[in-house]
Amino acid sequence: MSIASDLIRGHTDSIILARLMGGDNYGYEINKSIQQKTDGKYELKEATLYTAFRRLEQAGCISSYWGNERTGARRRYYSITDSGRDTYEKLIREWQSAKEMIDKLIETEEE
Amino acid sequence: MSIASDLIRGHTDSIILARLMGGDNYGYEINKSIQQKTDGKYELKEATLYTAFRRLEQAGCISSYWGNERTGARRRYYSITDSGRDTYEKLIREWQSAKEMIDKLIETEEE
DNA sequence: AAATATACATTGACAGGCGAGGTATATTGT
DNA sequence: ACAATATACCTCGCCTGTCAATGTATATTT
Repeated sequence: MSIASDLIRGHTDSIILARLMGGDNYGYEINKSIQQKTDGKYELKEATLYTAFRRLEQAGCISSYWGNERTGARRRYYSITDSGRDTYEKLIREWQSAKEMIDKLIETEEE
Repeated sequence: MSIASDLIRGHTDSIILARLMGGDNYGYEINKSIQQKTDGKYELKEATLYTAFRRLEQAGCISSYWGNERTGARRRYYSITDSGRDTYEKLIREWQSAKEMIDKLIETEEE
């Protein structure tokens, strides 16, 4: 399970939305890009990934449609909505402040 | 509930251990110090706090003893163990790398 | 013909966070 | 005197997110 599986908990939505900010994409490919970006150190488990898609779609952050592949397995593409873009920006801001907060809280202060 | 309640999920143990690196302390006071450090933007909920103490004690990261107050409510003090110190250092390192990883994953890349 | 890669999906168990409730003592306000 | 607030601890039960296991279907490689 390599590092940090627990620490990334809660960032799944942000990660997926970030991937979709660059354009429509489908689940398998999104997960591949996450693995590449982290040099194989992290990946979303499939169950987690697809649960997140349902959650985000129900929340109106993304919409989906079937691709029209003539060959290979079918793909369900996801598209970020305007609301999703807002949510993404909000999550980014929250992450920035949470990061500072956590840094402040877990460092031992030298007085 | 202010910011980032969800984002700090999973950092409870690190936060508590960090507080105890500075010396023994008791629950109520630990939580107060967290509120102060974050200017009231964050606090551990009591249920979360005491659950974490049990978890950490069972894991051998901390030990506890009753204070001998002559007045006021009784206090249970916690002390970080050597094993707890190791765990703390490990969690700090994991946080550093998780932070980088998340930053990389949630930013939209400009190519 | 079998194995692997692509691609999606669900179920059920588990863990952590937390609202709600409870106990007890000391101080402050009216 | 009495109520309210602050200090200080604790537990139960729900909710949510993660994930192992399992299943489906198609295409390619061995």
